[in-house]
Amino acid sequence: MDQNRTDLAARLDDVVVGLRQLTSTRADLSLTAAATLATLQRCGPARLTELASTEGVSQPSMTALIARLAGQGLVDRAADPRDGRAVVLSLTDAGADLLTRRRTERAARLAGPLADLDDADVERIEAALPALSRLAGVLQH
Amino acid sequence: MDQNRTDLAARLDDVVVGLRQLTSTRADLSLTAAATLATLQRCGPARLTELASTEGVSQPSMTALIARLAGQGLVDRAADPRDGRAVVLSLTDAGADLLTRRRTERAARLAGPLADLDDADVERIEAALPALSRLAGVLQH
DNA sequence: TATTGTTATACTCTATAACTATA
DNA sequence: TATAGTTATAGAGTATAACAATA
Repeated sequence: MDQNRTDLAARLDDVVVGLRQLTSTRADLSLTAAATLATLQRCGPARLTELASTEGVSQPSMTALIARLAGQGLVDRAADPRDGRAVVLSLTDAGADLLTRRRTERAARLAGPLADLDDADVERIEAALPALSRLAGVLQH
Repeated sequence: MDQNRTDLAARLDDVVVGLRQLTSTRADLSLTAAATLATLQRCGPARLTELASTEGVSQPSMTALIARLAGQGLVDRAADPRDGRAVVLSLTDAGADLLTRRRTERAARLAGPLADLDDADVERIEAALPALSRLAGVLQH
């Protein structure tokens, strides 16, 4: 059983790499930039240090990234009224729009190949999706 | 039905992004470097221009990448006996070893969360894996 | 003193343009 | 001429170290 799950993990990883490549954008926003916007949307306004830690980049890198994103009007910087050292970052409407557009584009890139599968395959994927979500969600916390 | 599949594509993309992050390495090799080694392993020896096109980078970028990989002993450069302009790149044993090690590490990172799922979830993922492989494979050709 | 964030500097990876060598 | 690859140069994105301001 353990052996089974190790093998399953390897095969699943292959599939994930393949699917990720299928939808990869390679333009627009960097991977970290997109992830940061998504985090701001999912979790609401956050501090710079908090974001840097969540995305796994250094504080100076996040400073630079936020400067770029703010320059593009995708995030908003505000002083924290209760802590003069801190800044609070939040997603702007333009940032949310961009995320929506990206998600639509990525889904569209999956939709073509998905249409080529037969109904049984689609049903199996659909049935596994909640389990895969739980698997992916483990790290979110 | 079409609407269903569009929705399925969006949810699947979310899961793929999450799982990709779960296994991401952020060290070792760049994304393109790993993909290039994997391509050499999957498809055998190839020319530089061919690799650049497959990985979606410019020819000069691939020149630089191959120089780095060759410097690390991960790929081998050889002159093409039938075309004096061309070079033929191939994966070395060390390159293959590195790929194996990376796959093991990535699978290990999935194995933990996978162990937290109940058996029914694991079975559903297992049942969907061939379908997901077919989905991911569509672009490979 | 510790924490939040910025600035200075350097390294990696990428791109476009201009070049060399072979077909 | 066209094609395979390299070199020159510049820009994005990242890191570590040193700094300023506030708690």
